[in-house]
Amino acid sequence: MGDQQFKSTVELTLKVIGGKWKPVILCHLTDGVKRFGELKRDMPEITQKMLTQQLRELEQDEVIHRKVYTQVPPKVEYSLTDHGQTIKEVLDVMALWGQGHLERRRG
Amino acid sequence: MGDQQFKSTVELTLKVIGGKWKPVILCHLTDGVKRFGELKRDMPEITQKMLTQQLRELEQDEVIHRKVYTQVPPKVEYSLTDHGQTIKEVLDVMALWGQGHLERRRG
DNA sequence: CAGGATCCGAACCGATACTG
DNA sequence: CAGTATCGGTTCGGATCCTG
Repeated sequence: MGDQQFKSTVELTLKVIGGKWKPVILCHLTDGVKRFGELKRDMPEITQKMLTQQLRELEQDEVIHRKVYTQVPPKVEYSLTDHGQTIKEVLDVMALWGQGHLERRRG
Repeated sequence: MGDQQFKSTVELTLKVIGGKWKPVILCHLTDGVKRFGELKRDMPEITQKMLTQQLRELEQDEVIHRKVYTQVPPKVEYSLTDHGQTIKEVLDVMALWGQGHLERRRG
């Protein structure tokens, strides 16, 4: 992989799964299918607006799937796509590095 | 690793190496020691202000080292710390995932 | 229940000018 | 050469209110 391409793919990855909320959302979705309200309960700090917005973007990037049940009251389920599943290892590596970083700054 | 801890270490990693410029800067520093002006030339799109700012933050997080030569004209060299070297694999994994993401959206 | 719409402050980022 | 200082635009994020 060329140097320029390396940089741009790293940037692309951060555009798709970076930012304040997306990694957290993705972590929760690694547990399996979740409803909107469940995700909201899992992340009390996030606002409804942000949650909706970030979910839409993840959906556009085909990282998560949005399944709408046409019923009253509404029900919407979110889950990782097959492609989205592959993000787990990226999150794992990031978690490991963060872990090492923490320990290093303490000891 | 607990679920909460997993999330927070992922977030920590993104705080340290995430954002618009840091990954690019780190990519360039994987080549070895670079002077300020070299980095600036490597990244024509970044402003001097942003480059300085991001370098300071990376230095504070002990990811890069800043060596000042007290001379005229000034000379400052930046390099990855030993700890910073460990970021390479994180960048690698992100680059790989981005690569796959690209190919998937084309095919 | 799962959102859409609106308003507003904060943070991010860039352009420019200046300096030891 | 390697910055610092200042200003202004844009984007991000949160609070609040409204709806099928």
